[in-house]
Amino acid sequence: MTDQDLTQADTVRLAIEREIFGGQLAPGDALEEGRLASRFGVSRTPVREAITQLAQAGLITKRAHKRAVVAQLDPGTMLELFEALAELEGAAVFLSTSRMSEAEKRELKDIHEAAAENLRSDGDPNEYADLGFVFHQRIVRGCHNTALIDTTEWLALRVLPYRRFQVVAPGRLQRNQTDHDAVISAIFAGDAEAAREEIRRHTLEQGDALMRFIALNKTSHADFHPNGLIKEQPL
Amino acid sequence: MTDQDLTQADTVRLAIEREIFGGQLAPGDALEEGRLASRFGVSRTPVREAITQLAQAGLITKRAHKRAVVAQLDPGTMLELFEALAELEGAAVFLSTSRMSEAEKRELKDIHEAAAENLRSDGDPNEYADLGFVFHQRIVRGCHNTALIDTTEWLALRVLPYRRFQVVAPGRLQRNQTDHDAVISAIFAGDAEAAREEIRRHTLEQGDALMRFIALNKTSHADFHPNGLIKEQPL
DNA sequence: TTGAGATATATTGCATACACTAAATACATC
DNA sequence: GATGTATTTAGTGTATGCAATATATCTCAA
Repeated sequence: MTDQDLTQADTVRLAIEREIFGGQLAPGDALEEGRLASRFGVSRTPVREAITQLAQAGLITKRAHKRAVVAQLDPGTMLELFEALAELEGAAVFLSTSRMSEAEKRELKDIHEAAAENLRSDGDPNEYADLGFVFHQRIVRGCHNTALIDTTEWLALRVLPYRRFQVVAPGRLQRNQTDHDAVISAIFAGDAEAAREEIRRHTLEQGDALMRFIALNKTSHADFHPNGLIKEQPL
Repeated sequence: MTDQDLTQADTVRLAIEREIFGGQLAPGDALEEGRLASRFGVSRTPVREAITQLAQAGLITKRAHKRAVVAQLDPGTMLELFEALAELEGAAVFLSTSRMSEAEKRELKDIHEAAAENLRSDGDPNEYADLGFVFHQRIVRGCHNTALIDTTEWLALRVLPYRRFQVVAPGRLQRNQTDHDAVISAIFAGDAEAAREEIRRHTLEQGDALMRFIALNKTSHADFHPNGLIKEQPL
């Protein structure tokens, strides 16, 4: 049984989620229950349920008697998200520094080195972005606190499409790698406070860089959403 | 118009939420759609929607084809929640220290002093607990980052029923007040790092104290849920 | 008596129908 | 032509019925 008790509402929710993170559904797009229902070949009921859940999660906004729309991330909100994420990742790595097992640290280093190798050999930027995502993920999960991990990863997911933009911004990749270097050094040195500071700065800087990029290219946030900017999205 | 576009699903959700936080619904209690529907005089549809939302929020757990139950907080999870909350509040106060306006700081101090007065005059412990809740809330909101505030307050809400237990634990009130003293001093001194440390320790200590209390009284977590322990709950 | 299988019951998941709301359009009035 | 008011229309909110699933009860053999 390939569908392990996945209700249709779950299926629809996952599909919509994928489309949002993948960029097929851009912020501001309206979600109409009827159309989605016929598109997925189900009735409106499970679609409504899926929409309710996504709204609760903050991925889409919903007001009574009005169509649900994919959540708009205006620049201010986006910066806030990056800042909050920076703090959460900081809190997580603060704990991770003393809690990661040797094996976990080893794996983290492997990922980091794979990313370095990718840079050296001028590999696929999308692959590098994936490695970066996993790098952050591993660090967060190292804190071994499910509540904190879930909270942090949820925020990370929300900014994921924007975070990946570095792939196309000049010089960002190298800078990213240097930052990760500093974080990993702090972790291996057992300096929790330094690790926190490094990752805070790093994630904050990602947000700032994104804002500068948008401002510079005079492109509206909506235009920017990586529809087509990046070929393939994970998840 | 007293009902400002509140859909029936919203009404039901709010009612259930209230009952959970108020203790009428204890962790582990089953929520049956049919009964709730007739209790609230609506059909199962809005009830289902409310349950979906609450499940998404983590307040109740739900598996396909099985009844929804009020989320059980086993001791381990509870400690994790307190730890995560401690980190989030720490992150928030770190920002708040430099971001709170003079007026906000003034109000915070007022609340703190009202709490002190309550202790001196041997006032209503429930009132003290409320003041404590608001104290933490004001500090968190002082960071002016909606994403961080929402995340933190959500966690705070989940542990609220447990946090209030201090009302009945000997010596906890005084200790609480001393901790708050330290936090406020750090904020007014502009020492963000110290403020972070103080509130982290403080919230972590609350979790530990709760665990000790439960262990000491050999009462199961379920028995402990403040059904009757506290007369009135806010919200 | 106890345990496995079969039957019955309770409860959720989904589809459909209809009611209600809000926006869009048409219309009348100035 | 602009503006305010019916009318239409699109789309959400809710009730209800039925099918699918899980749980409880019963039956009977070991």
